Amino acid sequence: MTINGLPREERLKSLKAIEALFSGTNRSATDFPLKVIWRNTSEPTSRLLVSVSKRQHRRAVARNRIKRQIREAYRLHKDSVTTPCDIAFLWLSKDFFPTTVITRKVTSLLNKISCADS
RNA sequence: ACAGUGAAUCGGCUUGUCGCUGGUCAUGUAUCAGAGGAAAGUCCGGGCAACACAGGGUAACCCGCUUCCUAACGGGAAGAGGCUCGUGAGAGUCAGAUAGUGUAGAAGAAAACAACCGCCUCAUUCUUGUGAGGUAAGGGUGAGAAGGUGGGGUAAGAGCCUACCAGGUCUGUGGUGACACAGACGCUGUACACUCCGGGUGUUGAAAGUUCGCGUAAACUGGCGUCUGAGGGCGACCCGUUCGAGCCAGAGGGUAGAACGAUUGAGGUGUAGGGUGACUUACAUCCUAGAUAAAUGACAGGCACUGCUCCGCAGUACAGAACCCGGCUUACAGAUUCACUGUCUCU
RNA sequence: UGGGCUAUGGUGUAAUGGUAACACUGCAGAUUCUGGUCCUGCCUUUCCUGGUUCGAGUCCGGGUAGCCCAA
Repeated sequence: MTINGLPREERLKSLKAIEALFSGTNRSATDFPLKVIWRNTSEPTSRLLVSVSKRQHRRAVARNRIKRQIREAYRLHKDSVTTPCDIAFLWLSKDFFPTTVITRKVTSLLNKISCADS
């Protein structure tokens, strides 16, 4: 298995897990235009969820573009989070950002998570 | 050359690094494949699936020029007629019915059994008038005024007669037909709705449905009923018929995993035939996404094209499969091809 | 993904195809010594865009925005 992969097991799909994550009691952090919510789990790996609202981007092409940028940034820098977590990234802007900016925001948020864990 | 009209096609290519989904096998940093012309809107039609399906009647809804195409369609092709727009190539749009019934605000005398003003005749009279009748040519209202215009005719007028024009009916000819042409008949307001005629429609919608797995509450409360028949089926209603011991509501509990459905199909491409065409027949050949909190990407370079302030910089549309097809509609940078039109110039 | 619905002054609602109505709010005027009440007036491209019709908020296409249902 490759180091920087993002296989199916590392994506958050269970309805129960998502409800637990968005129950309001978990920790969150914001670095505009990104908001992150996470909780520690007993799963073997971390799991990722990316959400871009239809209110902000009506076209599916635009939503896919942003989600792919975030997913790519997470894939390349996910080893900065050591303990397994369920992580949800929410997009808050109605505009587009370059991939370098998004990568910087994602890494800083991932560092925040690992600091809070330790 | 410029400006347009119609039809059709394409709608970037490529290298590297790191990834994602599926297939295959020799099971590994293996190899192959991986968004569209609209995948969109969900406006129609069908396949497919589940449920329903003795019969009769009544409603409701949809379609409506003709002939054809098609699995089917509200779609398409080729045609026919009217109206509107355009110098033109062309574009848009409308509609079954001489049956019958109803409605048509305001304005106007009158909106379909029409006489206000006017015109004409007769009677009467104080000859500025009054009464009786005729008259749809003129006035004004209106979207629409009793087919239109000219001539004859008449007391004045009128399809009353006639010529031309628009429409209708009948007859004949041509056409599969819508219709066209010719002749005869003076037959003639418009729009909408109901109605009538012809054709069609069971309901739901892949979160359909099938199988396996995990788990719970076959428990609790209230109401109705068990041949004195609750409730249900014949998906609108009625008749009729049939099943029938459970049904309805409340609060609460459990699961939310996997496989099939699911991509070989009214399939694509080519050649040859049929047809004006939509389309179709035969043969050959190809297999071309199949996900499910949902892949098809991110980054860096090269080429191509376009623009500009031109050794450079910027840009490259609309848009992302969700069971599958056939259409329609809407969005779309730019490029190409064919046919045709108008204007100008030259030969 | 599949079904269904709505859009009218600032807000909430009306309106057979025939002059867009009502209530509240806001503004202006009038009344009052002043304020309130009361009275009068004003504020609308009927979501956009084509069509049918003499005439469309209403009927019919297309688009936009918003909402609801199905686990």
